[in-house]
Amino acid sequence: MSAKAARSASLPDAAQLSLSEAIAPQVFRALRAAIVTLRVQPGQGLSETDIARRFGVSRQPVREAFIKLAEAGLVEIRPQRGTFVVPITSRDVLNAQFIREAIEVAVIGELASRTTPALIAELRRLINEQRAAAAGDDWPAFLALDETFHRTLAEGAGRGQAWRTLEPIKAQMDRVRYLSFSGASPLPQLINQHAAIVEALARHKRTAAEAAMRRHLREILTTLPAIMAEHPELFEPQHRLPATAA
Amino acid sequence: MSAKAARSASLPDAAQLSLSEAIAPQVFRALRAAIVTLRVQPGQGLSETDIARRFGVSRQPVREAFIKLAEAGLVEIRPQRGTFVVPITSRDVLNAQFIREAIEVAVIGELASRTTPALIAELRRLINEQRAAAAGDDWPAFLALDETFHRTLAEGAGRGQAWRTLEPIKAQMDRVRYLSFSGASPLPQLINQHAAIVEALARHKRTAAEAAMRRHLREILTTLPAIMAEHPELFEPQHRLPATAA
DNA sequence: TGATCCTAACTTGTATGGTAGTATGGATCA
DNA sequence: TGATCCATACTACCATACAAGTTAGGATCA
Repeated sequence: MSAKAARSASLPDAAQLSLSEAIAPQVFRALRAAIVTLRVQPGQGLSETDIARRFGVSRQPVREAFIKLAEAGLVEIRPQRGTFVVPITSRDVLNAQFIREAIEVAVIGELASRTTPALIAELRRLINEQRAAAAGDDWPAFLALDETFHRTLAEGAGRGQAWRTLEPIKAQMDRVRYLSFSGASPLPQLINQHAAIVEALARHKRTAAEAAMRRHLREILTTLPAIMAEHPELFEPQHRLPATAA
Repeated sequence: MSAKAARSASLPDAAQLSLSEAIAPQVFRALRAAIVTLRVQPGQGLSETDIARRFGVSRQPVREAFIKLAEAGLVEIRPQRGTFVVPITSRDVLNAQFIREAIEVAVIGELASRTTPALIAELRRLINEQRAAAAGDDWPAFLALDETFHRTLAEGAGRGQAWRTLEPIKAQMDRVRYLSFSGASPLPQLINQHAAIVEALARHKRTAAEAAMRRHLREILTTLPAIMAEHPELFEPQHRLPATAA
């Protein structure tokens, strides 16, 4: 397979861009979404010129979007060679999971002693919406509600900024999460875990809340091997080369 | 004070750039170092044209460096207005401290059960070097050794990548740390805290190691008020405006 | 037939010109 | 004297052109 052939796969973009906002961040978000939802797959090449043509803009804003994607660890820019979507590696996923668990468990620990009835009500409302989404097998909606649930926890603890810091790290896990919903989706189990967290919070049981959050966030560790076996072409065979890790 | 006057303060750069590496990352590192060491102070404006002239390069790589600085939270790009070094805020420092504590405590927890004699020896060696630096009042050297100490802990736990993830977040604290050494430097205390961590690790006392690390990383919380009182001009008066937070 | 070299078509990186928007300072008018 | 308006000099942003490097493939020669 030539490099040319590896490039021009389906990038269903050419979306209309808003003129009131700068172009570069719009391109960045569009590409990030395309990568996270695996519309562009690991190993695929992204050419500045090509993307610029599709969006009808110049290379410069596309280039800036590439740089931000590289910082998020979603693409690798090889100078004078090309820019490529990085494969999913268990190493990166495990690292992201470790960081997320450390931060979110700390958030829950703080929140247990300062939670309010209003917050509990809000969280329970979100869980009900999640059940509705699960009943309709609308898992994109569930993903959005899951995001809101965790963000609400962080903001309730006064750590909204920590959640924002976490977002780029989460991107590494998001591709795997997306895959995990393609097969049999264990939505009810995840929702029950959410409920367990909220119940522990409602009773101000700090240790129990921390344990429930930890269990919840470690779910991906159990599903990861099966996903790797199911989609080996999306993962790096062993581990990424340390020399080219930039 | 006019905007023009606020800009052209001392930027002791114009350093020679390597030709074997891309320009943009070099400019980024130079500017980041200048900001973290407060050679360029909060509120100061950075002009693409001005910086490009000083380095003898074009505006484009400078612009890319600005974007990366903005992602690190060190500057704020206001479209069509200018790029400004953001003031230090207790909010950002506290957020960075929270995240760092969550991650490093988790790292120490893992390390306590898997530490090796070789690692303990390495850590003790680093502490001895730190004592030597403290004896000579060489606190820039101490800062480098401190960095190495924490990174060694993370790598010992097999979480080197988590440490790299942490680095951009740490930048927010680094300016405060730099200030804390300008006055009376409590180097011996910090070194004793390092020693306490290593001793707990050597005895595989997980809870004690976690507590020692927590105590160590919370040091900045106690020194922060004094530093804010000493350098009020470097801090945002109350809190940053939420509207302009991009 | 086979290996080698060279050319051409890519890639990212840098430089420069031009545009739209903002802020500042002076001129104008009350 | 004072406030308002406008021209000018900035700013970041985008488009385009050029440069340096890499890769692939075909032509050439043994």
